[in-house]
Amino acid sequence: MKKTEDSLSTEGSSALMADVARLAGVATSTVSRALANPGRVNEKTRARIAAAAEQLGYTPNAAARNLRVGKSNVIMIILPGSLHYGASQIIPQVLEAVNRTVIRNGYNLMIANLDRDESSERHILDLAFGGTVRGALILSSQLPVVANRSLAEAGLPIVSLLLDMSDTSVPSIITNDRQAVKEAGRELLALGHRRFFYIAGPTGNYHDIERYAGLLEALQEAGLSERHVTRSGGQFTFQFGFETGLQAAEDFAKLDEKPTAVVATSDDMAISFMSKVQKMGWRVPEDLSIVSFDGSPVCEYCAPPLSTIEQPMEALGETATEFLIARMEKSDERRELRVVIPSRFIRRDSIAVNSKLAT
Amino acid sequence: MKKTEDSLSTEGSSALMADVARLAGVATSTVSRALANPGRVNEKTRARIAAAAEQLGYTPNAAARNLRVGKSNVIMIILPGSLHYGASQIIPQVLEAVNRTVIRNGYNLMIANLDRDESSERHILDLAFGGTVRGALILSSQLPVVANRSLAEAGLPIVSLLLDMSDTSVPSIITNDRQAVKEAGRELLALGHRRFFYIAGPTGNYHDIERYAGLLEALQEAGLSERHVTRSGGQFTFQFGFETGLQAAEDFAKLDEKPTAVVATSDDMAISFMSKVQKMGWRVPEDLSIVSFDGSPVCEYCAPPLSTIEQPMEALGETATEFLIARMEKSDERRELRVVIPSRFIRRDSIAVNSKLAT
DNA sequence: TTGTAGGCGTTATCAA
DNA sequence: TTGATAACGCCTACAA
Repeated sequence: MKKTEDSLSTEGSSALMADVARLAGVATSTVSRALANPGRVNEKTRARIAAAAEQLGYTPNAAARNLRVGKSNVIMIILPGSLHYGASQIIPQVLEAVNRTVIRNGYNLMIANLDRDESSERHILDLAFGGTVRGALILSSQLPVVANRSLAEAGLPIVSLLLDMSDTSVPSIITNDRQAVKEAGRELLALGHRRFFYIAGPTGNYHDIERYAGLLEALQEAGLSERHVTRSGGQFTFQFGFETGLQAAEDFAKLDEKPTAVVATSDDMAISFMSKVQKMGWRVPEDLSIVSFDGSPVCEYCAPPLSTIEQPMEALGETATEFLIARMEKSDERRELRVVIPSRFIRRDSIAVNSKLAT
Repeated sequence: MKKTEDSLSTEGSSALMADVARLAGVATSTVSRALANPGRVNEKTRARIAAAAEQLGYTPNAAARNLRVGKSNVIMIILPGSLHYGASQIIPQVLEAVNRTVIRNGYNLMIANLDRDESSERHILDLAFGGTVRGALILSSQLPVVANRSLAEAGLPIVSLLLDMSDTSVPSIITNDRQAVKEAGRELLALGHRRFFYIAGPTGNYHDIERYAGLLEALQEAGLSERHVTRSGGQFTFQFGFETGLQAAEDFAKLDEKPTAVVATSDDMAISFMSKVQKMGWRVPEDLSIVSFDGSPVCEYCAPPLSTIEQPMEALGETATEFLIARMEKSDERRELRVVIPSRFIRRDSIAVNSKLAT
């Protein structure tokens, strides 16, 4: 719907470049240049065009531009199926950091959900192969593949967050979970703890493997073997942390020789576990020290405040986005395949010398 | 970059409709029809075209289609500046529900962040006026306006979530906060409570006003006036719930006549408040009953488990999205301006008869 | 410095 | 039922 000359500037959304050109008395190509390359046009004309555009409330049509230049300005973030956990804010935190960085660089952020079903994988591939998106961030998941299309072959830059995919040439921005647990383990060992209870995430999960390995490394340093660790959990995904923690408490209660230190792979697990064992009569940290993962803000207000290993999601999100954009814009930069951002162990009152071990 | 006939189907992302047409031995217009209107083309040709498309890994170019048909298939959700809170999962929950519904209906979801600065408002308006998005959901915020453009005049359907904007003709999917607090208030009154402590959200905030009004209504029913309520908080936004709760605990400690029941306008406030007053020596619920807002899952694992009013974010998100899509596709349907989805009061052990009031 | 002309990949109209 | 053709709105050689 073309606008007549005297139509109000605020009506409808349909001022075209041609309208601006007409009002400014120039050709559309001049308008295009004035808006994109202000330097390469006479200042007076530029001002006249700017005024005309302003008056008409002109906004360039994105589809036309994308079609013409052959690329979009949309970045997609592929998130795991479930976005909400019990207490952790990792998804909103990463979204916030990513979105802020995306916008600051003149791009837009599209959400894609990666469930394990074919339709959602197909959907993501359509976005990539249909040119809707120019780059992709993927959070802690494998790349989608359907039939003869794979995201890896879509010809767009991809950056992985949290999950190390550098072995398949996908640049990965990750944390050092293993090192972080190792340090937490060392602190617990230094406090005298010798028997550990480990509440696992989903079996085979990358994060779970890394975290468990970190704990074992700490034990090895102290000359202890895996036999000093009792494992629980492993049946659920991280989304069911509370349930896992409750089940772990049941498991714990049945043990003959009670461990004195607990490492939980998510704050949700630690929170429900602690709540339940306290009801059963154990005291934290007198009878039991607890450390967990994610750095959920609420841990500070638990009773006692929970020690936790904070994942630096804001830094991860920002770094990953900048990395992706660098790849999109100049494919010769940022060739490294791994960037490690340290996690932070936050020690709070949930860990201490055990009452039975006290000298 | 055109593909040669014998190029591998999985390489690059550039099979065009013309390539499919050539391989199937038909015209591009037939391919277009076969893909969009399978019914209006000979079954044999359709199958041949489908096979060719499959073999080439053909995906239609979204920009070209959008340009041609004059509309995009992207829905934007405008979120408040900060996406993460202390414990509540309302943003991820609503995102999850919205995204699921958006995808199920063949659309895509774009994130837009509404900070209070001009650049982010301008950015949102560009998305709307530039035809990038076809409809908008807005979560608990006012519509952006910059210079001579306003989202309300962008000519695209808008649906508000949580914030009632029906007075400006924006359809709103909201909860009945007022009614929910009123019911919680009634329960507290029935338990014998007469003096209330109200921890407010940001002053002038819609939700805060509604919630406070609900509490007053319950009091009025019981013949009590506003003088039975002591207010705290009000200086921070909901994003600083923990800080607000801590400050409220300080305020509480200074009161001469102690209220026996607390209504907090977010779980974060309640959690930090409870943690602090417990450290100061008060017992919950014996000395103090607490009710809060948002239904954060972690409330169940507090000590004692916190009573909270759950916002039905999944239902809200799904309803709002379906409502928006109905408006986008057939503008004559769904003319109502308000849909109210009930909140749910979850009673847990944080409320009880007060020890001093016990008979 | 500015204008003319052509095409990005798709869909829709019209004829065949 | 199918094919040729003309847009959609913008950007960018190239020419003036």
